[in-house]
Amino acid sequence: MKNFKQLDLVDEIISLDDQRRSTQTNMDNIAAEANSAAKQIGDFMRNGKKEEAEVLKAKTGTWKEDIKNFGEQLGAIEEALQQKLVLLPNLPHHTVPVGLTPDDNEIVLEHGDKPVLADNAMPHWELAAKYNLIDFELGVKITGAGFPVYKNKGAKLQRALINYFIDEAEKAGYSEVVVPLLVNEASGFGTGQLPDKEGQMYFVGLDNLFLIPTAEVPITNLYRDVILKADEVPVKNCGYTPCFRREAGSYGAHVRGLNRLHQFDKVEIVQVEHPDKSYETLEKMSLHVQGLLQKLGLPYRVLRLCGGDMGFASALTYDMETWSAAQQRWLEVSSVSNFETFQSNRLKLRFRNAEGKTQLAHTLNGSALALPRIVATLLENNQTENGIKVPEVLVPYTKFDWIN
RNA sequence: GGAGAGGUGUCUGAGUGGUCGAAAGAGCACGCCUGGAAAGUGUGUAUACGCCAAAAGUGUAUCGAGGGUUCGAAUCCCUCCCUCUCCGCCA
Repeated sequence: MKNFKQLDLVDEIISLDDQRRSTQTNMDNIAAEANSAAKQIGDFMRNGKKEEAEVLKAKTGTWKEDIKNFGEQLGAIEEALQQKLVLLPNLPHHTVPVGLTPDDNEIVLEHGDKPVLADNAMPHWELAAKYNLIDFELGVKITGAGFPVYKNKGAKLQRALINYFIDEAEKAGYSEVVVPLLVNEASGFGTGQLPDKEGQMYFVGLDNLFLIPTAEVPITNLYRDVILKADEVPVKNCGYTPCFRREAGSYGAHVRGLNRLHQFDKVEIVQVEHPDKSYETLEKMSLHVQGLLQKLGLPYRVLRLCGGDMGFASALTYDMETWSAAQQRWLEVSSVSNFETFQSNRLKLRFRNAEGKTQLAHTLNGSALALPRIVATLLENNQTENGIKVPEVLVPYTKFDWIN
């Protein structure tokens, strides 16, 4: 169960839906009468039967009135219904653990050995300063806290990771897209950020646009109001974007360095899938993310989020965390979710099924991967007396194998 | 930012008050034709919601969005949004 305590809400929704249906039936019946009368009037006029036409015309007044009234009622009911419907979180998958806090998350697996560091090992923010990789103060000057400036090999490492992740995603069959970083309200609604997480996004008031908190928003919204042909499913996209999050109210020791930023880089994978295959696909996406972590040589664990810790829109979420050896804690670096029809219902994203009928598709997405905490653990876990060893898979991208 | 043009189905594109959910063509699907294909030919080809146990069927709505005029609107009027062209500015 998600942390959902409004069971009355469901009853209200059902009752509103009943009202909606009966009101529409009434309105449709009257409209049908009025329409056929209008046709008859047309006939009469053409055949010169003016009196008959006038008689019929006189009767249309009350219909018009009734249609208008029912229409207003229907509009009000639909609006009320929509307002309630939007408050309904997604239904958790049956494998989602019951629970309210992160402590109730299920540890699915743990992979790799936690490195044992020397006594004088440093957390990544000290390493970043020592090797002149990241300048947090400079970011404060030009923007504010949480907007770091990457320099030298730190900057190169960012680009290397982005390109590496994109290449790996393409190898796995995802086709790359470059998308807008500002989205409109409809897009925010489509993927479920609005109205739920309004305060999480930066808002450009002058133009009524939101800075994206994740590439999920623009990429998934590519398929808003789309009916896919049967052979176009699944859709597999990947994309790199910076992500912007206000992170209002989260301050303290756990947000030092790269642990929590207002702007960060991420490669996202997104799929639009047939409902019968979406959970199989979720596992594959999880394996793709795990593969990246393995190739980077990072110890990680996979969590199955409990109902209370899961997002509003998700039916099942896996979080991947890497072990940050200097901080001695797990850092979330990816979140892979199946939204089933929650997003597609809002997006009106459908496909044509075997019977040729339109059906809501399932949407999924995952970080593959989010950079800052990957950088943090890479720096910390790979530190030696001689500098920081770059993972082999990245060397073709960085063109250097040591940071020193 | 200034001036103009325009938004119709998967696409092109006709339609200036009734017989228009919408001509025609293209595309697509299925059939015929063919040794096979092309060509040709025939049929079909929007979405949502409602009624119905369901299918069949049927009702309503939708020609950018919202409102108005009218017995009746793709067509007339108003407001808004968007796109394109030219000029200006500019990576």
